Amino acid sequence: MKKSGKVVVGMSGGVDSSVAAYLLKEQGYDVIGVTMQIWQDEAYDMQSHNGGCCGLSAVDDARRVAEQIGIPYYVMNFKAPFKEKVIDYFISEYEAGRTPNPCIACNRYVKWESLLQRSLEIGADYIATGHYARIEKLDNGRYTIRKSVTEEKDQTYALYSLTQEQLARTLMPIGEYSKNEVRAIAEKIGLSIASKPDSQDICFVPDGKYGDFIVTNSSKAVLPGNFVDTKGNILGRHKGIVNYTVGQRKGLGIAAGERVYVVEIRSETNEVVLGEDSELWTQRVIAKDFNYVSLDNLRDEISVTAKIRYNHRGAKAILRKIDDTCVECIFEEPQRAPTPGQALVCYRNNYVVGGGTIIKSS
RNA sequence: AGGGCUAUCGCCAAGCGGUAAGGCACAGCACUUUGACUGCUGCAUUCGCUGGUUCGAAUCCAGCUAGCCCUG
Repeated sequence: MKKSGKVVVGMSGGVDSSVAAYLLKEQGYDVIGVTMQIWQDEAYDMQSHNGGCCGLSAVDDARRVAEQIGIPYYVMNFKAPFKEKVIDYFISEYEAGRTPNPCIACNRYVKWESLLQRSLEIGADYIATGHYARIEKLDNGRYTIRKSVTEEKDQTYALYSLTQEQLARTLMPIGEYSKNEVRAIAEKIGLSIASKPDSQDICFVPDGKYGDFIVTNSSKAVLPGNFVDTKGNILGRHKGIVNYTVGQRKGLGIAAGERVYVVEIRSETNEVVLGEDSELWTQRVIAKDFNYVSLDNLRDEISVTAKIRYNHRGAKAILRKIDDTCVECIFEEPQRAPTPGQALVCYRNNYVVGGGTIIKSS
């Protein structure tokens, strides 16, 4: 079955988006490869990240793949929206004591607003990415996101915020394949990047040192403060709340005799509350800015499988609407460390019902 | 000034004459788009210092040093 239409494929230079571009071309689409420039030193970051000896940048890799596949290729500059919607958001969230997921913000504002808009302007019908997810139109007329055939690589969690209009114009061909199959395709067609390692960490903080990144990129000072216990006793000094997330144990430097974890981050008082693991488990999670995907609204409560972080397996829960933008999710079993700033994403039968940003748990 | 007590890894802490437990912290690795969790590995040739007793001491003795408590 030959497909038609003009598709802009976001190409990172990695295996997944490269194979996505290839598959779409094979399916008959008129494919254009685009790499989004989002972070100033990206070329250097990628170099050092991959061991350095070859000096390959994302753009070089993507351009070479586009040549091999035989599609036109462009680089588009999205540094401004990326800075505003992803980096500034990332920093301000940490400064507010929350733990943001920048990939979700990047998808929503950069990939599916800026890139889609720019693509439509140049005459494209769709944009496509190398995400492990599938987009389907349901009988109720709504587009929804379905988990990838490979649960391990599934990336639907980071895509819950897409609108119906955006989903209608999006293709994700990789969602039908496993990672091994994708690599096999890359090898079969002789892509030079076939064995490139999977990306890890957040793209603009490749060394994983979030605190250092915020210190050097924020206009505000990162102030040390007190570690306290739930009773208010001072346990020690912390290096600034941006260095911590709920549930964290490593890097606290507090020898309490037993393992202690971050239980709460209080930005108003610049305190980090420490406690035991048992204090982290809660059943009720409240999320705001809930984006409905497979349903247009929530009238009665429904049972779902919900994830509270990217690597969460998902757990059975009841989802209920609180007001126009907020929902509450009651899990059957307590979940460990639901964290403000992270996303709550709800599924039914592997379809995304919707998702929002966690604001509290109890 | 006199009396008593204590000094073991960064913190806590076993040990009581037979050749340094453990927990926490920390580091590395695995896993990982929470710097999350978790798992694995590593982490005092040495027990405040100096001598002595003994085949052998962190463990007994003496002196010194430091800290804590009590009395004046």
